[in-house]
Amino acid sequence: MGLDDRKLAVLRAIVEDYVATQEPVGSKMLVERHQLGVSPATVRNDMAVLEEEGYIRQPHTSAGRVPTDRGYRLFVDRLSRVKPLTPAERRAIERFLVGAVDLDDVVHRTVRLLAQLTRQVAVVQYPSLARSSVRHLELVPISTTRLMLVMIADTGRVEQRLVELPGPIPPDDVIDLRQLVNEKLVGTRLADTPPLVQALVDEVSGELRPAMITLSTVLLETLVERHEERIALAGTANLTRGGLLDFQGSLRPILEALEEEVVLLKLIGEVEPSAMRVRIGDENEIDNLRATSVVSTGYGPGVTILGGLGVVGPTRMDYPSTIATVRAVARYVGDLLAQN
Amino acid sequence: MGLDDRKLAVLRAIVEDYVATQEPVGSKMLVERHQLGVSPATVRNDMAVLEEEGYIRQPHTSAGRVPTDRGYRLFVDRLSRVKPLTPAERRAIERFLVGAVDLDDVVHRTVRLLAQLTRQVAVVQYPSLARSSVRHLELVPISTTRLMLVMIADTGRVEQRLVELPGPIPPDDVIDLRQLVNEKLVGTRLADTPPLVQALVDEVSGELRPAMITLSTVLLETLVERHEERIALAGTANLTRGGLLDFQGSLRPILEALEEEVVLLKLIGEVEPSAMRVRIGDENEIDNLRATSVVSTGYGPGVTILGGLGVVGPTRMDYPSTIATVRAVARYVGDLLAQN
DNA sequence: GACTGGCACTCGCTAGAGTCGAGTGCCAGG
DNA sequence: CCTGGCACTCGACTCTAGCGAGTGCCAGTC
Repeated sequence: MGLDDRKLAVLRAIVEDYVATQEPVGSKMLVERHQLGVSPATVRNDMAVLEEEGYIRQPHTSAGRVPTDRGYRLFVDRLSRVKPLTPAERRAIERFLVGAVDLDDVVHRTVRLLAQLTRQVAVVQYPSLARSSVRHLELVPISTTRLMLVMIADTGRVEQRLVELPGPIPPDDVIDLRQLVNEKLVGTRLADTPPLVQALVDEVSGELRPAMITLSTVLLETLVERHEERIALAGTANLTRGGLLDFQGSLRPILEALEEEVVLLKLIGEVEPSAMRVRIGDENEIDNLRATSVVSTGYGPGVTILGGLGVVGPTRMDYPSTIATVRAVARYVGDLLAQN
Repeated sequence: MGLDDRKLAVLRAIVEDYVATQEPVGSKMLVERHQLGVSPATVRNDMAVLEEEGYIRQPHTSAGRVPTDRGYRLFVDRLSRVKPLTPAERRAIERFLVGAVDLDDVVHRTVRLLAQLTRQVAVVQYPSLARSSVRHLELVPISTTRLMLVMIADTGRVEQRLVELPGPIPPDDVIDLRQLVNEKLVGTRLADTPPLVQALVDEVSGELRPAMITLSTVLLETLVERHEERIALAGTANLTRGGLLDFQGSLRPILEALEEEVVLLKLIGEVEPSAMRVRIGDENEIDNLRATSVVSTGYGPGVTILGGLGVVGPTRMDYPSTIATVRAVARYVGDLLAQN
């Protein structure tokens, strides 16, 4: 259990070299490239201990060492400082995000930016509906028995649903309905709407009631309960970097996982903006992603959290830079959304 | 140039076998598996001619033959009948698309369905805005100097834009503006709006005018001119079938191309619903996709075209089934959208 | 003239043998 | 506790040989 400073330094050196070269690293190379101040033989002894403790392993008997998931974990937790971004990167972030006209636009730019900077697969969740407040509800008659319900959230998200009414409804009633729901619901967070919606239904009587009931059903079921999360993805081509050395040759399971919204949400959801979450290899709950690492965080103005974002890459990734980039982008996006 | 019936039959057999086995096909196998009624030697002579004409080629001197892009082209044009769908497939289509509540929902289900049925990468364009008509325009005040413009199209698409007004505007004026734009624009196709919008600006005078001018700018610039197309993608994991034999080992360029919206639009845009478009290998304008084939068509109710959809796969694909599936899905989607 | 059987030839693929060398573990000595 | 030295391991690479699918060509037959 005792890992003295030098052993930790050796582990750090192994991780850094392996990340850089993508090749198992041996004792000789290690002393050459890092000023460890000891001989290869000593390093070998340290390596033997590190291997026994499960931090590194040998791909085959007479090859160099490679970090294990556990080794990366130790590296991330104790051996690395988050690298400050280069000015060029800062500028790239600003340049990329300035000029976004639209929530869609912001999200798309963000996800591409993140993919480009980290050179990995980027995932960005749209601001969660549950955490948004209602800014406005609009009802547009499509036919006498159909309404289009449009909800505009304070985060800029706009959702629409078709409402099939139980019977025809005159235009004036639509206006009344619109006014009623807006009065009651504007300004409240979507997660808090259910009791209000219920109250709304109870209040209404007469002709409007049946329409209000279906309307409330649509509201609750499709906007609140089954919380309709949206996600943007970019940079899948980056999976092919490292020419199939990572991911033991099969991108398939990873690409499959990345197409499942549910999976993605699990990946990047539910982290406070200040906290970074790093899941390394086996630590991932999703089997298809056991060969990858996921770096994610939440974003939002201040400490409130609107959604998550992150990247997926090989376990052999440059954690310090990746973490720095993900954090920086999350902050920028959070601030950007705060301005609206 | 003279390709008699038997030579064509040989070509067809080669394509079919190669598509099925993914291995170069030799003369002996060919006579065994297909009732050609002639000896391997004869087939070899035919093959020599086919090769001379550029329809097939040998990967290396002593291997079987493989169809060239030109060979596939001839096969598609003259040697294949579109396979009718199996009842199971028909059922799958219906089951998949019934119950879609939303345009987003329809598009997502469609693209997944298409990917699943063809086992390839599927691409679906949202109904083109340019070809949609305005169903309703909504203006929601965000602050005194900001409006959210929400446009609902008859195809179910909903687009929103933030409008930064030159100065504060009272709520009543917003209502007036809303009424004005709706009166003039509802029912017209987006492509036809520019003169109407212009007329609208000219008509308005007084306090409303500056607001109307910026509003019209947003309308024209972001909704009409830069026609905001959206696209859904699914099944990228299918690129890994055939274990890197297709695409000469590198998915990279393909994944890259598939992330470019512009590229995708080029791929599947602008084909009448009845016409199928098949681009084989080199026929693709996009360099990154020279190793793939693209089968696409338009969809829409009747002969009107709302958008495009299609699949991207290896040149070595089962064209008859793929074409049949793409066509069938396009029809279903077209009809489905007609109902709204 | 078209088709066929026969035959020599090509050449990628696989298996086995041999070599190389990076890297290791261990040990005795400082 | 560290170090230099040494024997050992074993994957990667090279080379060779043999196999066999597949071809092109030619002479013979219908």
